Amino acid sequence: MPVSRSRRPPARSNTRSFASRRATCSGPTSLRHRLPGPRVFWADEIAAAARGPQVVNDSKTPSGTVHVGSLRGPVVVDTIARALRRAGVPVELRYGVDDLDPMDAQALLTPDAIDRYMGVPLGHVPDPVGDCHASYARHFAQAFIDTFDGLGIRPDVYYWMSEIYASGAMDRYIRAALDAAATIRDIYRRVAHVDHPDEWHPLFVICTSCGRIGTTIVTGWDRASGTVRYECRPDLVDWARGCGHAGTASPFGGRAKLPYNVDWAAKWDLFGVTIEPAGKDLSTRGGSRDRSDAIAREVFGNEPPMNVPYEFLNIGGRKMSTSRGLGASATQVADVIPPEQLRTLFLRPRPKVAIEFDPDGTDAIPRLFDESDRLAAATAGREVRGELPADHERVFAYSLVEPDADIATEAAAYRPPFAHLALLEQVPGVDVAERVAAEKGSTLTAREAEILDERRHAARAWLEAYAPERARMSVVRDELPVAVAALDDGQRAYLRALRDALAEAAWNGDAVQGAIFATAKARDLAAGRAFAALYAAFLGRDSGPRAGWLLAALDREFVLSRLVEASA
RNA sequence: GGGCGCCUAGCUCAACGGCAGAGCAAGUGACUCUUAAUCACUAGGUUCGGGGUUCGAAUCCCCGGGCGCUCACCA
Repeated sequence: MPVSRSRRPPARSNTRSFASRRATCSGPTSLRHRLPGPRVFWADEIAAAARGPQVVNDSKTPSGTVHVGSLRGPVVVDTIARALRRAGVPVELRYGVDDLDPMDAQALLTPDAIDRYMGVPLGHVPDPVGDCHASYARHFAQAFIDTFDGLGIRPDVYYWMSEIYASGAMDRYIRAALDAAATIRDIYRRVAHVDHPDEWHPLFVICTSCGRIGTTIVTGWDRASGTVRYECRPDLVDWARGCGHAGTASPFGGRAKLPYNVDWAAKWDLFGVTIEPAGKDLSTRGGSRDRSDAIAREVFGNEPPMNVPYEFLNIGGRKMSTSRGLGASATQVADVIPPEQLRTLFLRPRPKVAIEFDPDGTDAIPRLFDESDRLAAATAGREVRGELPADHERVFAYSLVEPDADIATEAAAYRPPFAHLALLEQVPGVDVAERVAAEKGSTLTAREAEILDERRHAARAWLEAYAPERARMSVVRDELPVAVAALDDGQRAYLRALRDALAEAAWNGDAVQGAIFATAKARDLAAGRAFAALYAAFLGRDSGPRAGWLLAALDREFVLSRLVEASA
């Protein structure tokens, strides 16, 4: 009685299909020229191997806030779906919310709620924040759906497992799993070395007495009456306490849920899933994916979908963790890394390669922007220095938030260099928008103004939370910077002369900058030494932003008196 | 203990059987005007070690080392 249904041929074949590279040399010379070149972008490679319509699936338990690392899966899934669409393959992207999973983390519960709600399905726990959502699950699911949307990840279907179970769609799988209880126990033993007692059945009933699902064990199945015998045990798991109730119940129509691995295999069959990437925690041998594959084949008579195992995002060589503070949650990082750059970060490496990303006190974030800008420039046909990743224009296109955006227009948009912006943001009184337009050489388009705003916001957030000391600068106002002591006589004399020149100059960036150069020239001092003296006098360091505009942004009397002090 | 990934220039990585490369950092120089910008140039390597296959190996195979993540309860 396998619950099988006719399904499309799986997308698998060989994932390392190098069809394009093996193409015979009968094509145009330009193509032949590319043959030994770099491999195609990984998602396009998957798309090229696909045969027939595809159903791409992913799901998530809405147990709390999303952290950045967990965004890789959704980006991978979305990119595969986009690549398939581009290849002309009919595709449906489905995203499941596992809201019948039990509450198992108490971090977000108030102390008095812990007793009551640990082990209860997330969909039955009240919204911890207030009553803006129907449940805990709805609250956090909404948060990650919003996050996905901001990243341009828009599944065709979001489905809620509580609703799928309630609809009765899972009943036939529940029945099949209970019938095959012995087989499933054997699979757990054989594949994962997990030894469940013979009384164990692959099902969790929602206790009719206390409402918990994480504490129940089904100990018997009566096919004839379609009921199970279950117990809600106080000591079944150590993170929740069952009420001790024992009884008989119907497991259908949303009153019970299959264990994770069985549930997964059932979903594949129900939705006809052909591709489902899984993180390395699940993809390990003997892990969830292996168990679910075996259950799909041996219990539901169904070939599992193609897996695309993906690695995680490490921060400073370590897995990211909420307890490590800065930058853990997706929303925090989204402040500093706009969606397009975040997509680039996740897309560029092949899925199985771990991403090392350490934004704290490093230039990792400015460099991510630079890399993203190079991709845009190269896609726009501008010459860029250095090498580019394979199919760089695809990487750029898939990084765009809007799947339908005009690639050429996006690529051509002016993108102010991030590090430069971060500097401008720190110069008091500067009109950044005007400055950027001047550097571009023409008025910003609406889209460019949008990009600028996004980056200014990111730059300020970066300076506040991550930037290394050398990227920060501030005018030393209260006292003479110690760096002044290192100035030589020529530099001191220069500062003195500049004081006189500035006393009469117009007080704007151009005029001051002009005076700085003119005075250096007149005194035969190398420009570099002149600037170094200025930076020492005002910033206490040997370099800085454009000095003319920096000084013009300051109070004139302060500038003049500081120049006198520093030249003494 | 099992699995996966990684180890190439100071850092981050590319090259996936055909001359070891780029970005950033560093150094030198240019610039009366983006002086943390831009431009030119320079330097930097026993590709973790040892075997093997090959005309040819960073790349493929075997042995060893190191780092990281992950699984072995639940999801």
